[in-house]
Amino acid sequence: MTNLLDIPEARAFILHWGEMGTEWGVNRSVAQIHALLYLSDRPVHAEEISEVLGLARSNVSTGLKELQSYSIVRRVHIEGDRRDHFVAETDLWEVLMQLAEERKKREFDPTIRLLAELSASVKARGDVPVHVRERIGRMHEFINTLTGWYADVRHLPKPTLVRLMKLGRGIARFLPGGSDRS
Amino acid sequence: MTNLLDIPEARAFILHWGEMGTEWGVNRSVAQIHALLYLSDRPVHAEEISEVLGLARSNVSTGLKELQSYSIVRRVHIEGDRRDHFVAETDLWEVLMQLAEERKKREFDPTIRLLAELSASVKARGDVPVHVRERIGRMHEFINTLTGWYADVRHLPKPTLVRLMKLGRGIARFLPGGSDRS
DNA sequence: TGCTGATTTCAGATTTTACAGAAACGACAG
DNA sequence: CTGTCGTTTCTGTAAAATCTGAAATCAGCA
Repeated sequence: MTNLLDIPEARAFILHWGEMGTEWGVNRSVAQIHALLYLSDRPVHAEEISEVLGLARSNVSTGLKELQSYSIVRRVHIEGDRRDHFVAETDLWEVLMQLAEERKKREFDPTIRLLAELSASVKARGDVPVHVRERIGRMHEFINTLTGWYADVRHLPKPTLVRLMKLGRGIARFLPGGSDRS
Repeated sequence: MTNLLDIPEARAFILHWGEMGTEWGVNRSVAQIHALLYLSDRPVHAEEISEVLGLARSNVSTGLKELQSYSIVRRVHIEGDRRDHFVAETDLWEVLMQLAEERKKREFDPTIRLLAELSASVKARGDVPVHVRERIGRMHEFINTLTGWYADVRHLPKPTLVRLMKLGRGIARFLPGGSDRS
């Protein structure tokens, strides 16, 4: 196909992806570029992306940089063409993991650092209401637990992850030393 | 305390929470209101929130409505006071679950519906490139798996969830019929 | 029912963010 | 070294979102 947007389904996919992006703190153009590359079966150069999506060339450049910073798009070289071409990761587990990893680094890690500081500082001073101390401490612990779990689980091989997912709550049956289930 | 913002740690917490919000598609004021209520040990009325955070009264009203729609803040009545007062859910598991639930409803469910349509439509027509069909189908299946897992796991009792988290990747050992581990 | 105070809605103003186009930069071929 | 092609950075503008204050609505009470 010359232009993915000529396929109504591809068009709908790309547009929806763009909207999804905005709901999750990714800007529309970036998400659209990603969707376009995801649907393409060959490397695409920036100029073409710009034409197909009707975005300024400079925007595409910025968007591609951001997508590459998430490691879900990479640059490839095409024989005899001086222009950079780009392809998207198509293994969706990989995409999910990369996004999680990057957002953890950018947002959770700094938050945990701050919460650790605040917890400590609040414990050191005597004049802070006890409930404030307790609530900040609880938030700290909670986010720590979550990210700890993630950091641990992310190293499981993909097939294992898939099997765990498929198992769903059934996994509770295998919990050692307990028999509670929903 | 008359004003939580007088406590430097509480102030830092609230401001940071506001920024976090913006990174995740929640507007700053809404996130700040939530943080304020989370740190408070008593019901607070809208007027007070407005004063403490320096937001227009009308904004606070809108923000509270949004937080209530996520079921992480609720209205309470105080004897002898005509004004509505508000408290935040302090069980953070509950908060996480409510947020997940609501975002699933608002964003994932519509996405799944769309992907199902597109998958079907793409299969019906013969002139759609095979890789487009395959990629849309794969995305559909992937998101289905994730939300299915979530819908299943969310019914586990909290203590079980906590134990699963603490186990981390160790859970893989209990997978039936397999012994792969990272 | 009419009054008082609280809450919500709404239109306009403000701020923030995204975008386009121009200019600067870089890499490669000749 | 220089010209060409491609990429990135920068800056002003356009669009979107957030916020405000006034007006409208609503709820409880006399």
